[in-house]
Amino acid sequence: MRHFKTSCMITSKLKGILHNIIQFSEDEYEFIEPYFEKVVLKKNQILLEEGQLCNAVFFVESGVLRNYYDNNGLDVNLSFTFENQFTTIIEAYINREPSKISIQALEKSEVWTIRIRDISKEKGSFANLSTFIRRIAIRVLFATEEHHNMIMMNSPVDRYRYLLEKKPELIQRIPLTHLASYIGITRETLSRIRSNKY
Amino acid sequence: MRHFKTSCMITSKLKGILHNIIQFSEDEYEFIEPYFEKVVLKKNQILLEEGQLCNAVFFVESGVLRNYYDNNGLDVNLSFTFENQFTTIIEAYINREPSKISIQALEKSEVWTIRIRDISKEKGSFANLSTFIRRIAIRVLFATEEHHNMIMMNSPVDRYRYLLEKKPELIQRIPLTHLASYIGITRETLSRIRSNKY
DNA sequence: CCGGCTATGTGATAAATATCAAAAAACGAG
DNA sequence: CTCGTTTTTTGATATTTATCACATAGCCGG
Repeated sequence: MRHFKTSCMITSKLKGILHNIIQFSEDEYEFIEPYFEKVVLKKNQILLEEGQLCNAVFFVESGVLRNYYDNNGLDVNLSFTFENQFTTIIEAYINREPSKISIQALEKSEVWTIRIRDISKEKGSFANLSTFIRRIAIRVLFATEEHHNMIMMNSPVDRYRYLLEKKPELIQRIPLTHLASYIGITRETLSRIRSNKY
Repeated sequence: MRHFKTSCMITSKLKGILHNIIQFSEDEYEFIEPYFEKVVLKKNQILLEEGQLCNAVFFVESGVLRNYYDNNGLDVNLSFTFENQFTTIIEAYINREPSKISIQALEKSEVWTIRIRDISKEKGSFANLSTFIRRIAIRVLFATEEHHNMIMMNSPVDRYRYLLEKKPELIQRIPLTHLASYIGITRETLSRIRSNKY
């Protein structure tokens, strides 16, 4: 299914977000604009499928994405990306290899597909550009770090409590079925934790 | 216990490694050299303790380090750093906050303590410097990503097999006691997995 | 508003892993 | 080499979590 392309103009809202990461000049914005593409995903639509190359970084303007690994038919959710956050499949993106991980919209979502990596070496590129990419990469990896620490440092019950306190938007917006594997347990166990059986 | 400072001259070996990450000019090397300090750690000596600020990035010239979290007296090992690898406590380093994680030498180790972050804004600093820091950060975070994927994608037995195949140096050099929490299980269970009880 | 689909909850049971205790093996200092 | 310490192994048991089966609730499209 092809994405529905609604616009290629960088909105002022997005510009504001980008500005907090790096200060591009107006010339630079004009230069990179063609490499930004906004797509609208329907609920459950796949943005990136396992096995594909991942040549873009994604920015969620509205909606939620999930990055998941298909473990013989059983999904393992690795991360969720909300409004105003970036995501990509770092390993696939950096090493230019097929992704083992897929990205799917959990709700109707507006997502910017940012393909600026490959202009880094072209004539007319500028130093800011690769700095920008590295900063995004650090943000994305940093989110993984946080999840990694949560998984390693706590028992399942404590992980749920941690999310309740530190990431309430996850608990509220992500269906239990998807949250469970993110916490590292089954749906049934999460359901029982939630109703205070433990 | 104070570290024994053996040298502050960047060796040609280290220069070679740095060169693969960023090309500093000779002038730039001279400028950053005072911010490199080599320390020799005895076996089991602590390099960074929970609660301290982490203002450096570390490079292991020889030996092995472990990054671990003290979960009420019970260690959880988050990563091991071997020769020619970098490490730091990313969250503490970037946010300049006390570290929840400690770093300890598992063997006698020679480690470079690199404190270049805080010269980034000084007079005389150069663009390369912050690029260098970000590249190191990405390397360190990338290693966490790999571990995160291993933990999330596999059962304990498969995680052990994964390490056997992909990271044999871990299995060979890291004592079982420390490996266990890294794999996310107890010593006893790892011992049984190793002797093929499962 | 209805019917079908999907998500969540619950109970019974099985499987995996932790815990505790103690023996065996490996290691290291002198 | 030897003694004492630390690490690893092993066994018995307890606990946690998964699995399976099914009931219930919530949701969406017509």
